Amino acid sequence: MKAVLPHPARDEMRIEAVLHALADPVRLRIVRALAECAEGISCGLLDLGVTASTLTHHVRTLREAGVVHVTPRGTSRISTLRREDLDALYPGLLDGVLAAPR
Amino acid sequence: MKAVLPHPARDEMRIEAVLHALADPVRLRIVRALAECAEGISCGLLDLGVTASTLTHHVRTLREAGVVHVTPRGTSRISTLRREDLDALYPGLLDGVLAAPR
DNA sequence: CTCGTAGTACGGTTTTCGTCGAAATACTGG
DNA sequence: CCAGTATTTCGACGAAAACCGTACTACGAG
Repeated sequence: MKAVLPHPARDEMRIEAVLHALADPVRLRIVRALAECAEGISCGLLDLGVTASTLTHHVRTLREAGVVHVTPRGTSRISTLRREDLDALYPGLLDGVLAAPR
Repeated sequence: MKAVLPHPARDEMRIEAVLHALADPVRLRIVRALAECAEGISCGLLDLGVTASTLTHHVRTLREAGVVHVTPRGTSRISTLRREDLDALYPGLLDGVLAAPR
Protein backbone atom coordinates (compact mmCIF):
# COMPACT_ATOMS: atom_id res chain seq x y z
CA MET A 1 0.00 0.00 0.00
CA LYS A 2 1.61 3.18 -1.10
CA ALA A 3 1.59 5.98 1.41
CA VAL A 4 0.84 8.80 -0.99
CA LEU A 5 -1.03 8.36 -4.22
CA PRO A 6 -0.36 10.18 -7.46
CA HIS A 7 -2.97 12.66 -8.62
CA PRO A 8 -2.90 14.58 -11.88
CA ALA A 9 -2.46 18.32 -11.55
CA ARG A 10 -5.23 20.43 -12.94
CA ASP A 11 -3.37 21.08 -16.15
CA GLU A 12 -2.63 17.42 -16.62
CA MET A 13 -6.24 16.34 -16.64
CA ARG A 14 -7.70 15.21 -19.95
CA ILE A 15 -11.35 15.54 -20.77
CA GLU A 16 -11.43 12.11 -22.41
CA ALA A 17 -10.17 10.48 -19.24
CA VAL A 18 -12.66 12.37 -17.09
CA LEU A 19 -15.57 11.40 -19.30
CA HIS A 20 -14.42 7.83 -19.42
CA ALA A 21 -14.13 7.74 -15.66
CA LEU A 22 -17.66 9.07 -15.29
CA ALA A 23 -19.14 6.72 -17.89
CA ASP A 24 -19.27 3.64 -15.67
CA PRO A 25 -22.33 2.95 -13.50
CA VAL A 26 -20.36 1.96 -10.43
CA ARG A 27 -18.08 4.97 -10.65
CA LEU A 28 -21.00 7.25 -11.26
CA ARG A 29 -22.60 6.02 -8.05
CA ILE A 30 -19.39 6.78 -6.22
CA VAL A 31 -19.33 10.28 -7.64
CA ARG A 32 -22.94 10.86 -6.71
CA ALA A 33 -22.25 9.72 -3.18
CA LEU A 34 -19.21 11.98 -2.92
CA ALA A 35 -21.21 14.91 -4.25
CA GLU A 36 -23.43 14.70 -1.20
CA CYS A 37 -20.61 14.47 1.20
CA ALA A 38 -18.09 17.28 0.98
CA GLU A 39 -16.01 15.90 3.85
CA GLY A 40 -15.32 12.79 1.86
CA ILE A 41 -16.03 9.15 2.34
CA SER A 42 -14.33 5.82 2.57
CA CYS A 43 -15.67 4.20 -0.57
CA GLY A 44 -15.54 0.79 1.05
CA LEU A 45 -18.55 1.80 3.10
CA LEU A 46 -20.70 2.22 0.01
CA ASP A 47 -22.73 -0.79 -0.98
CA LEU A 48 -21.90 -1.03 -4.64
CA GLY A 49 -22.24 -4.72 -5.31
CA VAL A 50 -18.66 -5.26 -6.36
CA THR A 51 -15.74 -6.86 -4.61
CA ALA A 52 -13.09 -4.87 -2.80
CA SER A 53 -10.54 -5.37 -5.54
CA THR A 54 -12.94 -4.14 -8.19
CA LEU A 55 -13.67 -1.13 -6.06
CA THR A 56 -9.98 -0.35 -5.81
CA HIS A 57 -9.82 -0.43 -9.58
CA HIS A 58 -12.72 2.02 -9.92
CA VAL A 59 -11.41 4.45 -7.36
CA ARG A 60 -8.06 4.41 -9.06
CA THR A 61 -9.65 5.17 -12.41
CA LEU A 62 -11.41 8.14 -10.86
CA ARG A 63 -8.26 9.31 -9.12
CA GLU A 64 -6.03 9.00 -12.17
CA ALA A 65 -8.52 10.93 -14.24
CA GLY A 66 -8.53 13.68 -11.64
CA VAL A 67 -12.14 13.25 -10.61
CA VAL A 68 -11.43 12.41 -7.00
CA HIS A 69 -8.74 13.04 -4.46
CA VAL A 70 -7.80 10.12 -2.24
CA THR A 71 -5.98 10.47 1.02
CA PRO A 72 -5.10 7.84 3.62
CA ARG A 73 -6.78 8.12 6.99
CA GLY A 74 -5.80 5.41 9.37
CA THR A 75 -6.48 2.06 7.84
CA SER A 76 -8.83 3.41 5.23
CA ARG A 77 -8.83 5.95 2.43
CA ILE A 78 -10.96 8.99 2.16
CA SER A 79 -12.12 10.07 -1.27
CA THR A 80 -13.37 13.54 -2.09
CA LEU A 81 -14.66 15.03 -5.29
CA ARG A 82 -12.27 17.46 -6.96
CA ARG A 83 -15.10 19.87 -7.54
CA GLU A 84 -13.03 23.02 -7.87
CA ASP A 85 -10.73 21.55 -10.46
CA LEU A 86 -13.58 20.04 -12.44
CA ASP A 87 -15.60 23.24 -12.32
CA ALA A 88 -12.62 25.31 -13.37
CA LEU A 89 -11.73 23.11 -16.31
CA TYR A 90 -15.19 22.04 -17.45
CA PRO A 91 -17.69 24.47 -16.00
CA GLY A 92 -21.10 22.89 -15.78
CA LEU A 93 -20.01 19.38 -16.58
CA LEU A 94 -20.24 17.98 -13.09
CA ASP A 95 -23.53 19.69 -12.33
CA GLY A 96 -24.92 18.43 -15.59
CA VAL A 97 -23.92 14.88 -14.80
CA LEU A 98 -25.35 15.10 -11.30
CA ALA A 99 -28.59 16.52 -12.67
CA ALA A 100 -29.16 13.40 -14.76
CA PRO A 101 -32.22 11.35 -13.85
CA ARG A 102 -31.24 8.25 -11.90
CA MET B 1 -28.93 1.44 -46.08
CA LYS B 2 -31.88 2.08 -43.86
CA ALA B 3 -33.95 5.09 -44.87
CA VAL B 4 -34.69 6.33 -41.40
CA LEU B 5 -32.42 5.75 -38.45
CA PRO B 6 -33.54 5.07 -34.90
CA HIS B 7 -32.86 7.76 -32.33
CA PRO B 8 -33.55 7.50 -28.62
CA ALA B 9 -36.27 9.80 -27.33
CA ARG B 10 -35.22 12.26 -24.69
CA ASP B 11 -36.53 10.10 -21.89
CA GLU B 12 -34.74 7.07 -23.23
CA MET B 13 -31.31 8.60 -23.07
CA ARG B 14 -28.95 7.31 -20.41
CA ILE B 15 -26.21 9.42 -18.92
CA GLU B 16 -23.74 6.53 -18.99
CA ALA B 17 -24.22 6.09 -22.72
CA VAL B 18 -23.85 9.81 -23.35
CA LEU B 19 -20.65 10.00 -21.34
CA HIS B 20 -19.27 6.92 -23.01
CA ALA B 21 -20.07 8.37 -26.42
CA LEU B 22 -18.26 11.58 -25.54
CA ALA B 23 -15.25 9.84 -24.03
CA ASP B 24 -13.62 8.89 -27.31
CA PRO B 25 -11.19 11.29 -29.01
CA VAL B 26 -12.57 10.79 -32.50
CA ARG B 27 -16.15 11.22 -31.37
CA LEU B 28 -15.23 14.24 -29.34
CA ARG B 29 -13.77 15.87 -32.42
CA ILE B 30 -16.99 15.17 -34.26
CA VAL B 31 -18.99 16.78 -31.47
CA ARG B 32 -16.73 19.80 -31.42
CA ALA B 33 -17.14 20.21 -35.16
CA LEU B 34 -20.90 19.91 -34.89
CA ALA B 35 -20.97 22.43 -32.08
CA GLU B 36 -19.66 25.05 -34.48
CA CYS B 37 -22.09 24.23 -37.20
CA ALA B 38 -25.71 24.37 -36.18
CA GLU B 39 -26.91 23.44 -39.66
CA GLY B 40 -25.16 20.11 -39.40
CA ILE B 41 -22.44 18.44 -41.30
CA SER B 42 -21.69 15.34 -43.26
CA CYS B 43 -19.14 13.69 -40.98
CA GLY B 44 -17.39 12.13 -43.93
CA LEU B 45 -16.02 15.57 -44.76
CA LEU B 46 -14.12 15.76 -41.50
CA ASP B 47 -10.55 14.60 -41.61
CA LEU B 48 -10.47 12.30 -38.63
CA GLY B 49 -7.81 9.79 -39.55
CA VAL B 50 -10.06 6.76 -39.50
CA THR B 51 -11.57 4.72 -42.29
CA ALA B 52 -15.12 5.18 -43.46
CA SER B 53 -16.33 2.06 -41.74
CA THR B 54 -14.84 3.14 -38.44
CA LEU B 55 -16.46 6.51 -38.86
CA THR B 56 -19.83 4.86 -39.37
CA HIS B 57 -19.29 3.05 -36.09
CA HIS B 58 -18.53 6.27 -34.22
CA VAL B 59 -21.46 8.19 -35.64
CA ARG B 60 -23.74 5.33 -34.72
CA THR B 61 -22.44 5.35 -31.17
CA LEU B 62 -23.18 9.06 -30.94
CA ARG B 63 -26.61 8.64 -32.48
CA GLU B 64 -27.62 5.69 -30.30
CA ALA B 65 -26.57 7.58 -27.21
CA GLY B 66 -28.72 10.51 -28.27
CA VAL B 67 -25.85 12.94 -28.75
CA VAL B 68 -26.48 13.55 -32.43
CA HIS B 69 -29.35 13.43 -34.85
CA VAL B 70 -28.63 11.94 -38.26
CA THR B 71 -30.79 12.51 -41.27
CA PRO B 72 -30.25 11.45 -44.89
CA ARG B 73 -29.70 14.17 -47.44
CA GLY B 74 -29.16 12.88 -50.91
CA THR B 75 -26.30 10.48 -50.93
CA SER B 76 -24.92 11.64 -47.63
CA ARG B 77 -26.02 11.97 -44.05
CA ILE B 78 -26.21 15.13 -42.09
CA SER B 79 -25.43 15.01 -38.40
CA THR B 80 -26.49 17.66 -35.93
CA LEU B 81 -25.89 18.01 -32.22
CA ARG B 82 -28.96 17.34 -30.09
CA ARG B 83 -28.20 20.39 -28.04
CA GLU B 84 -31.70 21.00 -26.70
CA ASP B 85 -32.11 17.48 -25.45
CA LEU B 86 -28.67 17.40 -23.90
CA ASP B 87 -29.13 20.76 -22.24
CA ALA B 88 -32.53 19.79 -20.91
CA LEU B 89 -31.36 16.52 -19.43
CA TYR B 90 -27.86 17.48 -18.33
CA PRO B 91 -27.71 21.24 -18.10
CA GLY B 92 -24.15 22.44 -18.42
CA LEU B 93 -22.66 19.14 -19.46
CA LEU B 94 -22.19 19.93 -23.11
CA ASP B 95 -20.87 23.42 -22.46
CA GLY B 96 -18.47 22.01 -19.90
CA VAL B 97 -17.17 19.45 -22.35
CA LEU B 98 -16.79 22.03 -25.09
CA ALA B 99 -14.96 24.36 -22.72
CA ALA B 100 -12.25 21.76 -22.17
CA PRO B 101 -8.79 22.74 -23.36
CA ARG B 102 -7.92 21.02 -26.62
C1' DC C 1 -29.24 3.00 -67.48
C1' DT C 2 -24.50 3.40 -65.93
C1' DC C 3 -20.99 5.30 -63.31
C1' DG C 4 -19.13 7.51 -59.32
C1' DT C 5 -19.66 8.88 -54.58
C1' DA C 6 -21.26 8.35 -49.67
C1' DG C 7 -22.29 5.51 -46.55
C1' DT C 8 -23.58 0.82 -44.32
C1' DA C 9 -23.14 -4.20 -43.13
C1' DC C 10 -20.49 -7.92 -42.09
C1' DG C 11 -16.68 -10.45 -40.37
C1' DG C 12 -12.40 -10.52 -38.22
C1' DT C 13 -8.37 -9.00 -35.23
C1' DT C 14 -6.56 -6.57 -31.39
C1' DT C 15 -7.01 -3.90 -27.36
C1' DT C 16 -9.28 -2.26 -23.44
C1' DC C 17 -12.26 -2.85 -19.65
C1' DG C 18 -14.80 -4.73 -15.68
C1' DT C 19 -14.71 -8.37 -12.80
C1' DC C 20 -13.15 -11.76 -9.55
C1' DG C 21 -10.22 -14.57 -6.15
C1' DA C 22 -6.03 -15.19 -3.79
C1' DA C 23 -2.19 -13.34 -1.71
C1' DA C 24 0.17 -9.30 0.10
C1' DT C 25 0.45 -4.85 2.71
C1' DA C 26 -0.71 -1.15 6.08
C1' DC C 27 -2.59 0.46 10.12
C1' DT C 28 -5.23 -0.10 14.84
C1' DG C 29 -6.33 -1.95 19.11
C1' DG C 30 -5.22 -4.88 22.66
C1' DC D 1 3.94 -8.42 19.14
C1' DC D 2 -0.58 -10.29 17.42
C1' DA D 3 -4.94 -10.40 15.44
C1' DG D 4 -8.26 -8.07 12.77
C1' DT D 5 -9.82 -4.86 9.37
C1' DA D 6 -9.24 -2.02 5.12
C1' DT D 7 -7.24 -1.86 1.06
C1' DT D 8 -3.96 -3.01 -2.85
C1' DT D 9 -1.62 -6.01 -6.13
C1' DC D 10 -1.48 -9.63 -9.30
C1' DG D 11 -3.09 -12.78 -12.64
C1' DA D 12 -6.77 -14.46 -15.02
C1' DC D 13 -11.09 -14.34 -17.57
C1' DG D 14 -14.93 -12.94 -20.62
C1' DA D 15 -17.26 -9.07 -22.63
C1' DA D 16 -17.10 -5.00 -25.03
C1' DA D 17 -14.95 -1.73 -27.95
C1' DA D 18 -12.07 0.19 -31.74
C1' DC D 19 -10.43 -0.60 -35.87
C1' DC D 20 -9.91 -2.33 -40.62
C1' DG D 21 -10.97 -4.41 -45.35
C1' DT D 22 -14.27 -6.07 -48.41
C1' DA D 23 -18.64 -6.34 -50.27
C1' DC D 24 -22.89 -4.18 -50.73
C1' DT D 25 -26.76 -0.53 -51.16
C1' DA D 26 -28.63 4.08 -52.20
C1' DC D 27 -28.62 8.18 -54.57
C1' DG D 28 -27.30 11.81 -58.06
C1' DA D 29 -25.16 13.19 -62.42
C1' DG D 30 -24.81 12.50 -66.97
